[in-house]
Amino acid sequence: MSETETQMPKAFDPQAIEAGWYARWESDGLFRADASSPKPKFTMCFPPPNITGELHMGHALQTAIYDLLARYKRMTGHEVLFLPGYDHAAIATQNVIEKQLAREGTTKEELGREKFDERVQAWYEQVGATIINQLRLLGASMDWSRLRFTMDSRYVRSVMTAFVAFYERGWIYRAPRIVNWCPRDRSAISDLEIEWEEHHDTLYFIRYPVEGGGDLVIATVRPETMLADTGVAVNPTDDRYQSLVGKTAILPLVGRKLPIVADGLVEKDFGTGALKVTPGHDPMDYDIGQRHSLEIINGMHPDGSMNVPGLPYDGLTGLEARRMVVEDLRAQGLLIKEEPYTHDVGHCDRCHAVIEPLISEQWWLRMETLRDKALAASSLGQVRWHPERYERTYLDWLRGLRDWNIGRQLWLGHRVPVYHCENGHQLVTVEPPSRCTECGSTALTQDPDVLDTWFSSALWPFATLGWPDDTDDLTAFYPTNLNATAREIINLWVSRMIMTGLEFMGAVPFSDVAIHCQVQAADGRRMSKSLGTGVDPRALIDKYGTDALRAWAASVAMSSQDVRFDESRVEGYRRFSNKLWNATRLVLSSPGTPPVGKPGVIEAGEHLEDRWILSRLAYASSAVTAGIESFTFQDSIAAAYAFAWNEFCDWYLEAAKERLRDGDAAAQDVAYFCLDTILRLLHPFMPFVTDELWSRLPGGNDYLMRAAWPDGLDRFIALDTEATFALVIGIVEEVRGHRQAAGAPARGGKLRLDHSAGREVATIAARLGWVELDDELEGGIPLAVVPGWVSFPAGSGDARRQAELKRFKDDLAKAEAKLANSEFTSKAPSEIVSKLEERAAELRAAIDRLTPTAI
RNA sequence: GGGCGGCUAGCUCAGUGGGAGAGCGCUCGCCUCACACGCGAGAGGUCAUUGGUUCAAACCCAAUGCCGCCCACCA
Repeated sequence: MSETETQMPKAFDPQAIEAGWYARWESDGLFRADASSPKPKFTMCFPPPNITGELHMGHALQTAIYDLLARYKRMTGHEVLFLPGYDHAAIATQNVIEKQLAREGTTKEELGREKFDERVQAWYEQVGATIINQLRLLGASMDWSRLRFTMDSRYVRSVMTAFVAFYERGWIYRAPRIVNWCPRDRSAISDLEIEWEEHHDTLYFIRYPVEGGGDLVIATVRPETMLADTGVAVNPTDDRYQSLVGKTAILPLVGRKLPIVADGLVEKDFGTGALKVTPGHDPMDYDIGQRHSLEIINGMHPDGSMNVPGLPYDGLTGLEARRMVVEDLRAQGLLIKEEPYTHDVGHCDRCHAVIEPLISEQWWLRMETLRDKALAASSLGQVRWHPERYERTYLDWLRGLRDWNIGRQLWLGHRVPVYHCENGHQLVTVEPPSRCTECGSTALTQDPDVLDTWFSSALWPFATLGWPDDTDDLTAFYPTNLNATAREIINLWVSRMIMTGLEFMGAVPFSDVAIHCQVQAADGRRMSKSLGTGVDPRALIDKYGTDALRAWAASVAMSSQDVRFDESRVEGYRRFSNKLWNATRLVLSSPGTPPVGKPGVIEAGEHLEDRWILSRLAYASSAVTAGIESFTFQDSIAAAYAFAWNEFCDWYLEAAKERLRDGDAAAQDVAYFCLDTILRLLHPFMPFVTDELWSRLPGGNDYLMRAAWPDGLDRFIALDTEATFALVIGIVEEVRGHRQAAGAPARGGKLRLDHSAGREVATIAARLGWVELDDELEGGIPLAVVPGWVSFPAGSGDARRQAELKRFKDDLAKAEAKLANSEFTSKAPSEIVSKLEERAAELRAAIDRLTPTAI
C-alpha cells in the first residue's frame, strides 16, 4: 500500500475539502478574466438573484448551468468572464422592509424617507453578503473583482443614460391610462407582475331604469364600481337592445345619466348582454369609453378606498362599499338576482393585494422600434433558444407588445431623471442639473416616480461591462454568450435585454438562451416558503456536498419537463463522489513509480481490458462533450456516470486489479489515464471532488480548471475489442447467475470454455467469475454466450438455464415469425433484415448450447 | 379562451420508427485486502385511452382523458 493511498480516508467527506478548494481557486486568480487576453472570449453575466436573501432550488439549477459552462469553456481554451451581481429589486425589497417595520409596529411613513433609506442600505449590505456567500458555497467561479449592484453609482448612470436616450428618441412620454394599481404598494405595476387567482364571487344582476320608460339589467361582480359608471353598452347585433341604443339610462343610487352605446366588445351571451361601462376602473370599459367619448370618473383613492364625494359610500373600502351598495339596491328593488360566480382575480405578485385597475398618470416607453429590432434579430437566428420551443413563447409575446409602463410610485428604486423648474420647464438629464437650461432657475424638483426594476435589469449584459463608457470590458466581452433562466421571466427580462442590447449596442446581448426546468416539491406542488414545500439547497449541501447537488441539478435542469424533487437522486451523486474517491484510492495504491501524467501519448497495449476501457473512454468523452455543446447536460452526466461506475470501476478495475497490485506499468498507464480523463470530464459538474482527486494523482497537477478538455481520443475506438470484451461480460454474468441460482458458495467452481472463446477471454472471465479454468471438466451447466460449462463444488439446480432457454425460444419465435413475413423481408431495409437474421442465428446457437442433448 | 409541456417499473425520471432503460426502493446472497456511501444475483412495465399511418409504433398523425405551466381586457 503506497503512502498516498494510506493518507486518503476510506470515505469521501465533502465538508472536509470544499471550502478549501474554493478559497484556493479564488486566491490563485482562476476566476479573474483578462480583457486583453488573446484567447476567444466566453462571457456570462449572471442573473442578479432576487434580493430576498434566500437561496432556493432555482439558484442552484441556474448556478450549476452557468458554472459548468464557465469551467468547460476555460478548459477548452477560452478567456471566460463570469460576472456576478445582484439587483435592488425595488418592489420586493420595499415589501420586505415594510413587513419588518410592521412587525416592529411602525410604518415607513412614520419612519421617514431618510431612515427608511438607511434600513434599505443595511438590508442590501447584509443580503448582498449572504448572496455572495451562497454563490461561493455552490462553487460558482465568478470574477468577484467585477461584482455589480444595480444601485452602484456607475450602474445608476447607465440607467439614467438609457432613460435619456429613449426620451431623446421620443419614445418616453407621460400620459394617463388605465393601469394595474396595487393599493397596498400604492404603485402601478405591469401586466407581468400580476398573479391570477381563482375567486368565488357573486354575480349581481342590477336593473338600470331607462329615461322615457323601460329598463335594462346588467350583470357585475363588482357592484361598488357602478358608482363610477358613465355608460351602458350592448352588442350592436343584439336584437334585444336595438331600440335602446342612443337612449339614456339612469344610474341607480347616483342618478347620473348614462348613454347607452353599441360596442362589439360586449358579449351577447354573458350575463344579460348589457354591460355597465366604468372607464375609470376596467381596461375593456376604458376602451369602450374612448370609442364613445364617455366620461372617465376616478372612483377610488390610491389606497383602494372609495372616492365618491357626496355619496354615503365615500371613504369606505371596496368590500364595505360593495356590501352597502348591494343592500341599498336590494332595498330599492333594483337587485334582480345573485348567482355564484367563479373567475380569476389579479393579485400583486409581491404583496398579494388585489389589483385595482384605475386611471393614473404614468411614464410610458414606446416599444415599436425596440420590438421590431428584436423580431428582426430573431428571424436572423441571432439568438438560439434551448429548448427551441421557448422562442415561440417569446415571439408571441413580442408581437402583441404594448407600451411599457416604466414608472412606479415607490420609495425605492432609480428615480426618473426628469426635473421641473418653478417656471414649469422640464429637464431630462443623466446628471442632476443645478439650474434650468431654459430660464436659469435653481428651484428644481425631481419627478417623484422611480423606474420599474426591470428597466434597469434590461441593461444588465452591457451596463455591467461599463456602458455607456467605451470600456475594455465592453469591447472584449460584449456580446455575451449565454443567459440561463426560468421560463417565468422570459418576457419580463430576457426579451427586454434583447431589445435594449440591440438598441444601445447594436447586437443581441447573448447568443444562447437556456430555459431550465422548475423544481417542484416532491408532491408536485410549487416549492414555496409560504406553503412549507421549499427545500433549502444549503441543507442538501450539508448532507451530500455541493458536488452532489450540482450534478443532480445538471442532470435535471434541461430536461423538457418540470421535475419533482427527489432527494434520493442527490444522494446518488454523493455515492458517486465516494465511488470516484475509492477508485482513486485503488489506483494510487498500485506500487512502484507511477507514470507521470502523459495524456495523449498513452498506447492501448496488449491487454484486452486495456484496449476495451480506452475504447469506452473515447466514447464517453465524446458523449460528455456533445451533451454540453447541445445544452443537454443530462446526457453528459449520464455518460460520465455510466463510464466511471459501470465500466471503469465495475469491469476495468476488477479485471486489472491484480496487475495494478503487482505494479504493472501498462495497467498503471491506462488506469491513470482513464482516471485523469474522467476527472476532467466531470470537473464542470462536480468541481470539488474532481480537483481534490486530480491533485492527488502523480504529476504535480495544477488546477483542473486550467487543464485541457479531453480531446482526440477517437484513435482508441476499437469495436472488435468491445465485441470480444462483451463475451467476457456475458460469460461472467452467466457464471454468477448460475452460482446464485444453484445456491453455490460465493467462490469456487470450475469453468471449461471452448477454445474458440480465446485464451485471454477465458482467463479474465474465470478470474472475475471466481472459478478455475479446467479443460478436463466433464458435465456442468452449459453456457449460452459461448460454448462452455460451469460447475460448482456445492449447490444444485439449473433454474437459471431453464429460464434463459425459455426466453431465448420466445425471442426466436418472434424473430422467425417476422422473417417469415414477406411484407417485412421485402419492405424493411436490408440491414434491418440481415440484423434480425443474425440475431436469430445467435439465438439458435445459444439454444443449442443450452439444450440437454448438447451436454 | 389561446398556446405549450407531461402521462414509461412501487417512487423520481431517461429513452424520437426495428431486441423496454437508469437511480432509489424491494427480494436473495456476500464485511471478496478501493469502496457496506459497497459487491453480486433477481423480481417488477397490455410505455394514459381510442383510432390512424407503416412491413414495423413508447416513439409519427388525430381525438379523448387527467396533471402542470405560460399567455389573454367576458363584465
